[in-house]
Amino acid sequence: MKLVPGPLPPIPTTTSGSLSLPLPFSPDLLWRYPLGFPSVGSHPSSPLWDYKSQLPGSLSADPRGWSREDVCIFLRWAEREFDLQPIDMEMFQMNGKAICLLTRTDLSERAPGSGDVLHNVLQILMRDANNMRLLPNSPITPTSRHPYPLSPHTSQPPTPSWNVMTSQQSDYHSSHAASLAAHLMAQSNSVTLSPAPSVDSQSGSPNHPDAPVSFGHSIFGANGSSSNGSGSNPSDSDEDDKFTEMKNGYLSSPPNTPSYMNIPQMSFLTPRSPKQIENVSSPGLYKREFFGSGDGSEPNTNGRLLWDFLQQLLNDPAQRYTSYIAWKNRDTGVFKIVDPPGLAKLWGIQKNHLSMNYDKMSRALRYYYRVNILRKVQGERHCYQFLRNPTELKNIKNISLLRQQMSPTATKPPAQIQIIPQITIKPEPVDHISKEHEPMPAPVPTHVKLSEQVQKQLVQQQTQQKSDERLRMEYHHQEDKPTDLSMEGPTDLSSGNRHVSIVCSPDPPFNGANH
DNA sequence: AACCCGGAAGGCAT
DNA sequence: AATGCCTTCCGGGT
Repeated sequence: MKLVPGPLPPIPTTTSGSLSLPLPFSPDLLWRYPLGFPSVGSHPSSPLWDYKSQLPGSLSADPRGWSREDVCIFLRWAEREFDLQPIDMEMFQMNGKAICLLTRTDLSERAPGSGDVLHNVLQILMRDANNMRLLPNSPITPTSRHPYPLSPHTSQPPTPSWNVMTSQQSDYHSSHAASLAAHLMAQSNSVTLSPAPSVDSQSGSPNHPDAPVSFGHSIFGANGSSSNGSGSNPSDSDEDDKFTEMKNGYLSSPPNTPSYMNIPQMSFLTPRSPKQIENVSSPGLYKREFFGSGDGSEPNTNGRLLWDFLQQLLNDPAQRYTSYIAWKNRDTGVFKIVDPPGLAKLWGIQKNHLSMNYDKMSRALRYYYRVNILRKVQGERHCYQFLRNPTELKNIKNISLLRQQMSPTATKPPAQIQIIPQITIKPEPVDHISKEHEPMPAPVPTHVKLSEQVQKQLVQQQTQQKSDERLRMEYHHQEDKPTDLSMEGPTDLSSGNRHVSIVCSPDPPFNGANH
C-alpha cells in the first residue's frame, strides 16, 4: 500500500476572500489508506511522487484514452503498487473511458476492497490530464518538480497546545506525509472533508442516477456548476466567478499534487448526493479502528459538522487557512474568523450550499452556544472560543450516548460554568497564533519608570494573560461537561447569559506577576 | 453598515 | 418516522 507523499500545498497568497486554495488535507486518507502510510524512504530523493511517473510506460497519462488492455495493465499495476487484493479482470472488461465513469461504489463492487483506491487513483490521473490540457500556463504548472513554495510556516511548524497534536509534530521535517498521518492518527476518529464512508452497500447499484455524468474537469459541470443538478443554485454575479475560480483552483493542482490533497479535494467538492456518499468501507482494506472507537458505531462526521470543519481548518498542519480562520490562542480554544465571507464560502462548498454566507454560518455557530461547543468572545468581532478540546469534541459525535448520560437534572452544567462571563480578549494580530507559545513577557520591575505607553501595554498584556488563563481554566473545565447537541433542554447558556458581564466563577489563580 | 443574537420553519442525511 | 444538524429567513439589539 502506497500513499503519495508530497509537499504541502501553497500557503494561500491571495487576499482574503479569494478561494483558490484547496481545502485541508483530510483524515479521510487514513480511512482510505489505513494500512500504513508510505515510508518516506521509499522515495528519498524527493517527497514528490508522481503517479504518472510510476505508471507502466505503455499507459497514456489520461486514463480515458486507455484501451481495454490498458485498463488491465493499469489494474495489474495498481494491484502491485497498492498491495490491493487480487482484482478480477473479468469485472473490468472495459476501456478507459468506461472505467473512469465508474463510481467509487461501482469500483468497489467490481474490485472489493480496492475500489476506493482505484477510484482515487483514477481521479488523480484524470485531474492531472485535465490540468495538462486546461491549464498549461498555470503558475503552478506541472513542469516544475517543486511547484509549491513551502511556506515559512511549514519550515517552522507550529507547536500545538493540544496534547493530541504534539507528538506528531516532531516528525514534521522528516516527512510531511508521516506528519500528516501522525496528525490524523492523533486526531483519532477525527473528521475529513469528504463524505463519510457509508456502509450502505445497497447503494452501489450499477446505475447511479445521481452520479456525475463524468469526472475530471467536468465534475462541476462545464460552467462550474454542480454537475448533478442537485446542489443549490449558485448565485449569479461575481460570486459565480469566485466559485469558478476556486474550482479551477482545485482542478489546477499539478500532477505532482500529492494525493492527500487530490483525494480530499475531489471528494470535497463532489456534489453531495446520497449516491455519491459512497461505500468506501471495503471491509478487507479499511479499518474503522483508525477512527478511534473501532466498533463502527461511532458516526464519522468527516467534516460535515461545522465545528469539525473549523477544527480542520484551524489545525491544518501547513497553516494554509490562516487567512480564513486562525487560532488566537489555541490553548484556550479561541479563534478568529479572519475572513468571514471566505470562510462561509468554504463551508458552503463543503456542504454544497453555495449560497452560504457568514450570516448563515454564524447562525450555525450560535447553535453551538447552547450545547457548549462554542461561545462568543465578547467584544471582539469574529472571535469565538471552543469550549471543548478536540478530543472531547470527537466524542460528542456520539450524541445519543451522551444524551443518555444526561439526566434531566444533569443538563445544567456546574454553577460556576453556568454563568459565563463576558470575556474580552484584547485585540491582537492574528499572527499571534504563530507565537502563541512564546513565553509571556517578563514582568517589568516596579522600580523601572515606565512610560505611559509601556504601562498601557503592560496592562494589556496582563489583561490578556488574565483572560487567557481564565479561558484556559474554563476551557479545560468544560471537558467534564456533558454535551447535548439537541436543541431542547435547559442547556442554553448563551441565551440567558448574553449580557452577564461579571465573572461569577472563582477566578483561577493567576501568575504572581499579574498582580 | 456590519456584526451579533436567537426564534421559527424547513431541508437533508442518517 | 424520528432525530440531528444545520440552512434560511427574520426582527431586533449593539
